[in-house]
Amino acid sequence: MQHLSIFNGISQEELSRMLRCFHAVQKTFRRGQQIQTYSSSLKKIGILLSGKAHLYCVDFDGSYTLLERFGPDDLFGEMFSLPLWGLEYIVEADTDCQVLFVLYEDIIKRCPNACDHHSQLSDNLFQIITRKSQALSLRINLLTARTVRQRLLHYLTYQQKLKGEGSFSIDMSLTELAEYLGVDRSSLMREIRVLKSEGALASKGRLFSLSGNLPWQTRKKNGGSS
Amino acid sequence: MQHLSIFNGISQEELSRMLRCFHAVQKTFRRGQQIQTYSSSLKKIGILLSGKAHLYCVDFDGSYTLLERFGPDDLFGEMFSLPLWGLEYIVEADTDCQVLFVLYEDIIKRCPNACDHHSQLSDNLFQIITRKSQALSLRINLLTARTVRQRLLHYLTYQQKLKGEGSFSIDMSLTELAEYLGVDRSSLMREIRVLKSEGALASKGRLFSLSGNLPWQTRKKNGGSS
DNA sequence: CTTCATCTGTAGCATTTGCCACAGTTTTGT
DNA sequence: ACAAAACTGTGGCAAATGCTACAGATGAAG
Repeated sequence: MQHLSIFNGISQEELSRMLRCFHAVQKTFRRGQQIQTYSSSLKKIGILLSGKAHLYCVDFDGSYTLLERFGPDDLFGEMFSLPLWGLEYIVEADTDCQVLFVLYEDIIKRCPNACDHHSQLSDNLFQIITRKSQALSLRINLLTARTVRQRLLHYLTYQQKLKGEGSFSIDMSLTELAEYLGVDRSSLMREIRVLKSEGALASKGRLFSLSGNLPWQTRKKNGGSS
Repeated sequence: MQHLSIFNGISQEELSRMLRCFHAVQKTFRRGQQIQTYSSSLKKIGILLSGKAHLYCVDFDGSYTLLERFGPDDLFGEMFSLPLWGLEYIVEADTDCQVLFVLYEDIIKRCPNACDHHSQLSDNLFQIITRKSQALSLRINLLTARTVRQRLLHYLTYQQKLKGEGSFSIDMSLTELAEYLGVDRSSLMREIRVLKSEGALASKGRLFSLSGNLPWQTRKKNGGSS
């Protein structure tokens, strides 16, 4: 458990003492169970120890929107989503998973006991929320692109940079990717098909490989003669 | 200056001592000037004391995308955007503005001097980045809506909840709103026009007022008779 | 091995959207 | 007061997108 980034730099021994010190509660959830609904509890932070989960909200019209996906080391809680907004927020387990609950105050405030690693803990916490913020910015950058083509190309180029040269395979299923990019799945498939036909990329399933210069613009086909 | 949320709970006197302690630098910028480009400096945090600014990035294809807007009390720096990604990030002043620069380490780490308000400071910092994260989530929630109509209605409904009953006027110009919603400006105007013709809302300029039940769906006009 | 569920891939069509281009209005700056 | 810039508002048109439906592929569970 001490490998978690929020507990970085804190020994196992120290950790167990601290966990007791700030009333940490560990629970196990089954696939499909609701882990947390954002309504009552104020500053409760959930730390996903193992498994996968996701946060979605029930919209005005009853439809639900996927907001975030969580893997090991991820944090969630009303602090990280919006406090206002009359919607219902629900964290649900995608697989069986273990969750640790703590209160923000207990982490950030110094405790009466001699646990002097609290400052290390708040540093870790800050780093994590910072990374989350970066991830959100990244997605926004993708979503503000107007066309499916641009969003896809943005995403793939970024993955390319991450995974190094040559072909690479993406983490999510194409269905998930479509949702992540905020486009219809079939539209995404269509765009992939078109890009392939243009020779801009090669792909099979989740495996992609990009060619040199990518055709970001399709519209504006003003290249007509005369 | 002590009214800023990052300096909440810290007296003016204490503050000036701390500012010296962690090498804070205050600068003034003119409208249109570049405040910071994200490239070299690692953990530098900018605190906007007065004025307005915005963060944008230069994309692969040379186009620029607006990422965030900043007002008083807002923080910016490479920590809050993405570190990777070969793009250029630039913070630019919209109006004349004053900025305070500090280093993350100097805030989060305890200093040799007797400044014991550092924990208060890190708490404030955490609250701020948390609010920023919430704002990003909110925008993502808007951007994942598929149609212009849904995005606009989402946004307006949210504003309605914020500003209370009756008519309300939005903070940005319609041009800015279009960019915020990630849609073409004329498309936004068109949708407003259509919604007005449907009686779903009334508006003049930035002033809106919504009617009872809103028509989220346009497509799927299976309501035809016979 | 078989069954069931999820995912990948394709296609047609109506709708929506982006992209101009232009005119009137408001705001800003000098 | 005047000029310049930014903003609001409208229209047409081609292109992009979402929606629906279906079929094969893949993978998980019994």
